[in-house]
Amino acid sequence: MSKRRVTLRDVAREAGVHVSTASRALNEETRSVVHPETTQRVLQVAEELGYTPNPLAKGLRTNKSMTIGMVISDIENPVFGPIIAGVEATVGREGYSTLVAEAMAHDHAALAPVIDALVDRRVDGMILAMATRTGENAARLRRLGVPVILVNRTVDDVAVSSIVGDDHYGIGLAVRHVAELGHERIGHIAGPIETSTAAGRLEGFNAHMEELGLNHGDDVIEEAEWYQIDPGYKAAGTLLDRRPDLTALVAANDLIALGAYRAIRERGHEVGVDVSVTGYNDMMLLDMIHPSLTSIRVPYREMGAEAAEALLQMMSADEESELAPINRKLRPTLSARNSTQTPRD
Amino acid sequence: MSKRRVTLRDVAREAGVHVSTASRALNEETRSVVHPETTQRVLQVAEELGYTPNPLAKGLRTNKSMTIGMVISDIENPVFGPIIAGVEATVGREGYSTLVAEAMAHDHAALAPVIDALVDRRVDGMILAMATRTGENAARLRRLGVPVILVNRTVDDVAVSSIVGDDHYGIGLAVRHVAELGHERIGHIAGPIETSTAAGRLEGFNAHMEELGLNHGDDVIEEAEWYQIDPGYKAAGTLLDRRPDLTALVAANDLIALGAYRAIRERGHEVGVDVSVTGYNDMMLLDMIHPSLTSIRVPYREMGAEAAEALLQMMSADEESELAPINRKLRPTLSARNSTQTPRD
DNA sequence: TTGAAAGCGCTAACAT
DNA sequence: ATGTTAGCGCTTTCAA
Repeated sequence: MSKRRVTLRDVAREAGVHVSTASRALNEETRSVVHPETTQRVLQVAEELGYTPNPLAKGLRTNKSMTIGMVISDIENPVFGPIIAGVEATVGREGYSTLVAEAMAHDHAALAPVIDALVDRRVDGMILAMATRTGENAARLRRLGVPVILVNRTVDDVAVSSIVGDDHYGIGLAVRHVAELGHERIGHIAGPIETSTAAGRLEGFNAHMEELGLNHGDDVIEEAEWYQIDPGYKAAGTLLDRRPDLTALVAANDLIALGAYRAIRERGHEVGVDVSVTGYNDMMLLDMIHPSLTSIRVPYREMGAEAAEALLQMMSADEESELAPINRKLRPTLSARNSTQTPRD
Repeated sequence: MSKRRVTLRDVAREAGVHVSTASRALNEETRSVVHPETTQRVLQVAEELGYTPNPLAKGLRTNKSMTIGMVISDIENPVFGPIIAGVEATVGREGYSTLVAEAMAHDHAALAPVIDALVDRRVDGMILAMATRTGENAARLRRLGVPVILVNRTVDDVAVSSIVGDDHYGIGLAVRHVAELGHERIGHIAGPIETSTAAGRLEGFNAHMEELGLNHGDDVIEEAEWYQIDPGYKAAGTLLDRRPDLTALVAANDLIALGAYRAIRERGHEVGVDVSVTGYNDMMLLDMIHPSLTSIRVPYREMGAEAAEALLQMMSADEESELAPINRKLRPTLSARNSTQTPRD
């Protein structure tokens, strides 16, 4: 833990006051009660001595660790970088630090121990960025009295706070974009339906197709087993074999869309020309791929920042005042590229 | 901080022993001194009551926070995800948690406050994953007595511990690969030379060219201003205009290489056919780009794990025993793809 | 082998 | 406006 450190007592002695006075002078809240001159002196001595309060002692006394926990299901997924950055910057402004824990696992059972570890650390609040539904874990945290907020993915249980992307709106951007280009026979490659994002995008797809008068039933939809290229390839193949007349494919994420590229080519078609494709997430390098993939950009950094903001609010709220859960959806935007063009015929 | 929590005193009372005995029983180190039966009883009561020690109290007493700090210069860079994951998993096994702080800035002056915040938090050690040279900061931490280790990038000052990729070896894989394909006029697009990685790769390039008897002087080298597509494009253009005879370009990273694609095409050449190109880092989707980019895969997760391992070692060492700095280089591997082919003539 | 007592550095009644 | 006192939950001498 480093060399010998300056304590409050050192400051008090040097400033010729009692530790409690020094404490009051150093603390914004209680400063009003101490003589301005004394405050001045204490502050200066603290500065000179390079005093920094010991957060462990403070936390022990105040029962607040000024630390939040963040659980990331799959930290290698590039969307989490911006989310962490947004969280960190926001809570940092209020003096909180962020304890990051990775949970390689995707099921909630494996998640419990890493959440427990954070709770045992006495975090003041928790942000869960999960791969799958985590109703049980979120509920348990609430029972423990730890403020929780879900980010990116949420659960059906509306009683838990969450900040997620507006999947209904986002997929609408994709559907309307291809519809405006003139496509009418549009298919959807859904993500794993046990994730809230996949469910939201599927629902949004159906709703927008309906609204545009293009709904031709469930057989234009196929579910990919996971948000990866291979499952996307498989699902797209199944869908294209069943409905070879489709001229546009709206995928639940970028990698699924790239899997669809392969399925389309295997059937002798050209991506963008014969079959338009859209992705979701707007990950890096999409503009370098041929054809460049039209995608939906989600404001992940802002998402992290908003989640942090909401958590701060929850943490500052009265312990007892069970305030209503916060549920916000952030609007994504369209990044149109060459994978979507007017249909051939 | 959650509901009322079970304290050591509760456990002691319930088990009918003194707190100090309970403490000894719960602690691996001191357990040997307490009667097995008592230990048994204490452990069971602790289990029943769901006791978890308060790390703040423990830390205050032992002067160890069981927390390490991790500073990430640019958390949106995809290489940091795996590094964080590796660190987290490794230190977690020893009971440490990881406080992650982002430093959006790239200069060391802007870095100081975020490092300070972590030090004020009483972290037991620190891992710095920086964008640029950070000699000053690392040195200051050492002066403060905080064990530090640099990861990914290092500094010239060899007195600080670091775990980095073996750039000399890695760039050698690229140079030898194109040389084996038959290329003789090979250029290098270096990264910003103020980063240790760029410097190492440049040095490695020269050394391997020399060794292969292909060294044709400095005019086959051009420096990109940053590790991005546009600077890569610019540098590649300058280089190709000066040396239009080059048949292969070894780039200091993937994005620079992709910038080179554009410069090559603008000059009417075909990437891979007229001019072979290699990248570095083997980022995602490189195999989806046309032509797929040959690159060097760096074991980032392992890098994080090794850095954590080294830090644990430093932290457990005697405060006074100024043990020699640990400096390890991890060997990358080659991912050969279509951007490198036998030269046309 | 166990208990008693002190104290890590801080905050928060309570008293003055 | 300041000082006194107690105590947050734990570990660690020192005694017994």
